[in-house]
Amino acid sequence: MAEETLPGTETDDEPDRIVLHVDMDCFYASCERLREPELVGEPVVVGMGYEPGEGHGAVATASYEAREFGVGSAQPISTALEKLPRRADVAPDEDPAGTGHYRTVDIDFYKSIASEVKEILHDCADVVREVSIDEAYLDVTDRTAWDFAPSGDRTLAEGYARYVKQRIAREVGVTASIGVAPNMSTAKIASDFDKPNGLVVVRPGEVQSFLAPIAVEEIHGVGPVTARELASLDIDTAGDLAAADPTTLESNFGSRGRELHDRARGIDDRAVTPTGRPKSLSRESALTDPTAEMDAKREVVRALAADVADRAQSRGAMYRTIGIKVVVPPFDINTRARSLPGPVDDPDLVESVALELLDAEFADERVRKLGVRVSNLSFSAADQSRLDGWESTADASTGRDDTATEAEQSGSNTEQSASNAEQSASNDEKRLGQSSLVEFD
DNA sequence: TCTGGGGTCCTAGGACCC
DNA sequence: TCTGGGGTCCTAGGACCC
Repeated sequence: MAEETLPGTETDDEPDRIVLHVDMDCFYASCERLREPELVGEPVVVGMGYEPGEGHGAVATASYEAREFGVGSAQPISTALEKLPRRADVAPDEDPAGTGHYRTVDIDFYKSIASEVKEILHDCADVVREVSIDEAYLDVTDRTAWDFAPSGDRTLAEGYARYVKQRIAREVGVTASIGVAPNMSTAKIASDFDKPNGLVVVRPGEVQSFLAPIAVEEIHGVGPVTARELASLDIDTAGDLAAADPTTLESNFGSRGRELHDRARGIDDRAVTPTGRPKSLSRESALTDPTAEMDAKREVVRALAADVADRAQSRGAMYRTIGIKVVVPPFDINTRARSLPGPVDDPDLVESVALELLDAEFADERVRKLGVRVSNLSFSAADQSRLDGWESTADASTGRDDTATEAEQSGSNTEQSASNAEQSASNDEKRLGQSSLVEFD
């Protein structure tokens, strides 16, 4: 940079924050390598909906070696296999070059590794926002500084991020890429900038110049549709976006337009807030081949409903809205939902409402995929959030975890229980004769 | 790219209320 | 009564993310 903005020289009364975005590198593949060290350095593809030896499902994660062959996330396994044949199919006397190792997603194992990582993150920051199993934002403003280290041209913040990276590598055995910046959106782009095993630091004075050449697609919240629309306005880079007329952006993209304009200029005042409770829970499943057969469809919906209700129960979630998702060929997504008078925790009701929604409009429809969802969630005060690892183990162990969300809920718990009982009773009448699938206790 | 599964947030229209 | 405005809730769809 031509001119350096030294920390402390800005006119702001708020000091610049220090936000880390920690992004695990090809996390599922790295986890597989932890328990199968022979896979280190080899092309690894982790597939979901994939059975060993078969060809259906999609790529969840490809190691960087596998990406060299053109294998990428969300790709059908069949496509991946064309680009990178299965090592297991190679005879012992054949050359294994150009082949890769295929594994099936083992989410429970990955979660156990992720919780080890999260424990380190919570140890390194006061506020951690877990975005997904392999990604988190940390606000470390109070742990380090933008000042330069006495020894040279690096900031203390960079040294701190390096320390976080090293702890993850040493204590868990997987690598992370970290972006360091004064705000979340820039940190996110920075972590992506030098993957894998990257560490990219964008100091407060450098944000604009760092972002300027970045393609708009790299900005969080810009997907294919928005990118196409932006391109039609001759906006291809964050610099273009920053220079664009905010009024034009707003008229084209609504409130998101202004937001994107801000992000492109490196303006993002969002505070890093701890991970909240889920807003919805869902389960969906693709049918091996599309069917119009009602019994088959109902059977799938029943199983999904039981699963969702079970998960809700184990997380202490009550729900007020029950919905289904029906995907009909080629790929038309339909959703239907019904809200109840009050929150319930009632597996039988999830099933009966889901089936009613299915019967009402999709009885004759050929479907390729079905889903069941509960939303409008509320949580009783005495819940256990740690069971499924939604809240970090670090938080749980400090005993403080349950402050923010109570205020979000409307209505008292006693009211909820009352309407809950009422609702169950009134629906029981309709359901007599329908067997409940699974008993939970 | 003929497409897996789990989420979040936003928008638009309609119902309903005052 | 042919016509306001504001607010909230609900549903459905869409874009996006990992």
